Amino acid sequence: MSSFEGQMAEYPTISIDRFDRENLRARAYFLSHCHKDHMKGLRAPALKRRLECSLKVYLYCSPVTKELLLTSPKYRFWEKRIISIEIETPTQISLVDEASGEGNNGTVLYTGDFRLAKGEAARMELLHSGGRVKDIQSVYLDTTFCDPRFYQIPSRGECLSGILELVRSWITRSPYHVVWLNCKAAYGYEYLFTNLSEELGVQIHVDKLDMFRNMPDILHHLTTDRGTQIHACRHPKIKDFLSYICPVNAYPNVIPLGTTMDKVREILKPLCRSSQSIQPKYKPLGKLKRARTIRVDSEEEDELFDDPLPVPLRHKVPYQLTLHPEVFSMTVISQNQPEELRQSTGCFKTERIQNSLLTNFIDCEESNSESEEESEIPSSMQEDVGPVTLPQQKADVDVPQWEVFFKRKDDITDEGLENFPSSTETRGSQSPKLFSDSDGESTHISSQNSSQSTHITEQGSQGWDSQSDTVLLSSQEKNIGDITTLNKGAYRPKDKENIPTSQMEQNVLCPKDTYSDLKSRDLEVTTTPTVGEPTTLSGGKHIPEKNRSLNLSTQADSQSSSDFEIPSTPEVELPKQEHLYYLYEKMATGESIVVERKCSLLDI
DNA sequence: GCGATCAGCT
DNA sequence: CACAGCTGATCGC
Repeated sequence: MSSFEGQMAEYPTISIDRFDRENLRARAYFLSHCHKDHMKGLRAPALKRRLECSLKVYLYCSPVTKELLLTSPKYRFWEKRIISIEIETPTQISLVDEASGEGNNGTVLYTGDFRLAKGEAARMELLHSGGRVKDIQSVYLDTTFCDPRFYQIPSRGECLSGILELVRSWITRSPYHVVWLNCKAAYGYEYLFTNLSEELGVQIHVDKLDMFRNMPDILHHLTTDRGTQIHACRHPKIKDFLSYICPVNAYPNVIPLGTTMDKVREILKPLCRSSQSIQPKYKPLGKLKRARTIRVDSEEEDELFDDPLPVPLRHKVPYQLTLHPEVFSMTVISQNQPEELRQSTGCFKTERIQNSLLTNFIDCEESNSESEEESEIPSSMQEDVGPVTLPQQKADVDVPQWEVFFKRKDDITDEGLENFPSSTETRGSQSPKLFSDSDGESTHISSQNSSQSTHITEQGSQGWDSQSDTVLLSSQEKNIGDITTLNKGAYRPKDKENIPTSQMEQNVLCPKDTYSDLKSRDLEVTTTPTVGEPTTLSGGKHIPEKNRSLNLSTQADSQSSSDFEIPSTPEVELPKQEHLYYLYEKMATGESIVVERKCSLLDI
């Protein structure tokens, strides 16, 4: 949160990125970018009234910021009072102050939130005058990362390359491998989206598009179609019913074809109380947030909220194992690891195989944390997870290694990043380490087994690609597709003549060899949450891409119900009624149900 | 009812 | 711990 109060000491009659309190009296307003913490008070009635009374007061911002701001109806009252100023374009705004004159207090620089690679400042013309740096009286600086821990921040290009290759390595495994980019802010990821889309030929699924309606270079890379493999939508709230109610037992009423009652029970077991604690746990009714003066005479009611309250239940089920790099953590759920890797998982092998039945996506979230959620992990688990999660720890797998991006510069050879330094070389570096000495301890375990994204796959151990097309990471920086760049020309709001034709490939990338690989799989079961949709199964077949595409939902408005809905296999039919009756009968009598795979295939 | 603020969460 | 949000509870107007 920005602690800047909105006014610069030298020129207190203008306000920047704050619009409340004293700023209500400003003669001019500036908004550096469209992040909420820089917009405090911007839609308040007080400021609206001020505008109505002071017709010469304007808000100055970039064309992109203006466009994004006016997308929201709550800020639309600014429409006639915003003056957009082109970035990197010297613009004079006259605000003659009767008391102090104009500009007598020197040159000031307000940075907003920004990043600048080493050496870039020297290339910024506007920072210079007459061949030297301007005489700057004061700089109002974004100091978010003004901390020794962040002295080595990977460049934007390096971050992009790393994310790109990691995403590529995942989504090319099959059309069902999806990635979720956990973007916390509303804006600021356009650079990533456009580049991922451009490079991978896969549009990014987002919740809304209207804010980019006049930015075709961004728009063409985004979609509200959930059928894509890269998601940047808001994740559905990731609450498991069973974890919440925490029953002693859970009896499955429906056994998906191709699996057995025992297998389903095994999946449900960790969610039940018996596997977590012998003692029942009770959720608190709620803690009173603020002291109230209401007197409660009843002794029983006093006891109800007596401290200490029971610890709130947050059952994190080990369905995901996340290693934590310093900037991005990537959760990789791989159901088709090579057998050698499975063997190396030690006591986690069983859990991983079981867990892999439930998810099939990479969860990419920003994180600076070195020890995020450590406390949630039982120590017994922390010791054993070690190298189990990411395939890049194996030498013959060309998945990007994140520590590369967090190395000191002098650890990276001139030849680029082909010679990945060993993890031991990073020790002692001031730079945050990707994989700390206690990697296992930072393993993130969380429940992601939303029924909305359930993807059950059972297959041979050899069924995954060699990833031979994965390129090694390059340290070169590319400044392409950036929203800032768009500002400079590619993006001209409402200037349709400048809109280039789409160069976007609409087809989802599905390499041939990856595809054929699917054929070798023994069995693939995809469950979909849609009511009335069959649990589907395809044995020994691959699903034609064309058919798959036809089955994809294009209903953007139903996103909240299922962000990661995987389409069902087209050729299959609903389970027959008599078959279901048979299963129900068995369950009712408590008999175990064994569904032979062979039989299931024959049924279908 | 609305906005501001805070707690709690990711 | 900060980021950049979101949701819900509470309180004042």
